[in-house]
Amino acid sequence: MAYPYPPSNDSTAPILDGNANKGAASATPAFSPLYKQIKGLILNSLRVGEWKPGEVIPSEMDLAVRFRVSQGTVRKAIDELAADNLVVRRQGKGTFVATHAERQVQYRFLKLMPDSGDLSLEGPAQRQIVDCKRLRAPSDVARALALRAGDAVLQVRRVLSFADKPTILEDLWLPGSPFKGLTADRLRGYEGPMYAFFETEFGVRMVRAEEKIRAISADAVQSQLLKVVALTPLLSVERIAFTYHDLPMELRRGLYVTDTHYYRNELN
Amino acid sequence: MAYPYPPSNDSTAPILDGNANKGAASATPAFSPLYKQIKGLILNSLRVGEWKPGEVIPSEMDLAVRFRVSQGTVRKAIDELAADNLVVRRQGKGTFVATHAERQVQYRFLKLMPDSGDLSLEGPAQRQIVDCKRLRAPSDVARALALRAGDAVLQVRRVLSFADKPTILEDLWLPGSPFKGLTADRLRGYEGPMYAFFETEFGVRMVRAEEKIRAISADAVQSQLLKVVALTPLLSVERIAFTYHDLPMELRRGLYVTDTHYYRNELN
DNA sequence: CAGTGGTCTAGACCACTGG
DNA sequence: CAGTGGTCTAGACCACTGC
Repeated sequence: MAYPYPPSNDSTAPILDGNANKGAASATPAFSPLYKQIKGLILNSLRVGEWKPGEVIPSEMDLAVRFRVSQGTVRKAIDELAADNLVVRRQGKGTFVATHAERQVQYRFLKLMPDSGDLSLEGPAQRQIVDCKRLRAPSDVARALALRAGDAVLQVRRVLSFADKPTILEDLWLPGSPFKGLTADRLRGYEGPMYAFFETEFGVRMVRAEEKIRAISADAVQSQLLKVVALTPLLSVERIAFTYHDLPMELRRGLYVTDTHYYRNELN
Repeated sequence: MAYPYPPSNDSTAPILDGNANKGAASATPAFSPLYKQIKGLILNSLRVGEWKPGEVIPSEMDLAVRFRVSQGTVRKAIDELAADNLVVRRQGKGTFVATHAERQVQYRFLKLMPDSGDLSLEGPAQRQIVDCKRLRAPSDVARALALRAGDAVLQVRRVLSFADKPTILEDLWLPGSPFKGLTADRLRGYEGPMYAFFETEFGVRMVRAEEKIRAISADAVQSQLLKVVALTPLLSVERIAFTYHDLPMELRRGLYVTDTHYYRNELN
């Protein structure tokens, strides 16, 4: 039996055993509390798409019944999922699967801010798809995306402008199979953030990302596309975005012009 | 009376009233739950130094008695303080006031990483204090530190090297009064992170910071101090660090050489 | 008004630390 | 072993949403 906490407890107990590691020779047993297990179960449901982005998930009470635990335990599991930005709680309404669409904060992963004004960005960005092609993954791209060198990938190049000023030039690489059928035209036809597009069109939800930031000098091509003089210093932002399971699903190399914008970060 | 939750409750109830805003004409009433109030009370004790950095704070049970609430409520308050990195919980030992000293992660606010290796940074940094002087705050510095232009500030310039390679050149400005008595020699004499130095020597604890990041070109002075050729692109990191009460206590402008290191950021 | 998340309590037991 | 944080439950009530 698992958690005979309450004074009386029948055998219709929870699901898993907190520590299936008593006499085992495991290095770090790492006792797993019930709510972590429940969190894992809910996570699975999210992964397999039992509830889709933007939808409500069952109420805490329902989930408590389903998993045969108390509401408080489900609550703690959902608390962590909410802290991870995988779900969003709305009092009185329910708990919803997080989505990159329908957010007031349009670009969740974009930390660039205009010098003037705190607003997300001055008006909507103008997007220009420069290129979109299928190719064999170079070794560095393959490594970043956990593919084999030579596997098919899609490469997109685009320029983002704010107030008619070209500000971001980015190249991005996507694994070929999950994004089969992606074309420049479909990209152009979509209104809203690209990550929302990935969600609705390909069922790929980006959950978290890592960025490596450097300062570089604009080369001839870059300076032309961004309409700055050659050798202008640019912020190079290399991002790897992950879906569920920590699976890398996008490599993106962005070049930011930082004379009227800056990359904002908060440290705690 | 405040929270007559339990079926029976005497008048020796909690401390504050959750909503002192019933018929009031307040814009956003913003009901404040008990645990938020408890959090505020604990925060006050931290601010006035009732418990110093590195020390234990009273146990959850003790605090529950002191504030006349249940342990669970204190727990939730401390949970948030821990999430804010103001306090560190250690199972079996107690809850400790967070500190920049005695951390395995030496530089909590420094996000620079070497290209090779995940380790915090290859060995300890070599620090070289270039300058340390008292002056009247220029207007931009005054604004950042919430001072009046002309107020006394301390300015420090230093170079950090990793593996004998100059990598960071930073200027930092501190308000004069809290840091009265700071000299280049005292700085040089201190082992460990500068923020730990501020804690132990001046009782100033940095709690959080904001950074604005740009790409710039090294000028003559900068390139000489960092031993790079002029016009090398550098990462410009402007940081404002805050103590309790969101009081700005340091302005720091760092220039990072990013050919062998990068600024790492994680997005959720 | 019912339903959802949010707060609070009381009490029991588990996991970890140190004397 | 006692003391601390960590987990779990059960139950009551509050705040918010929408029918």
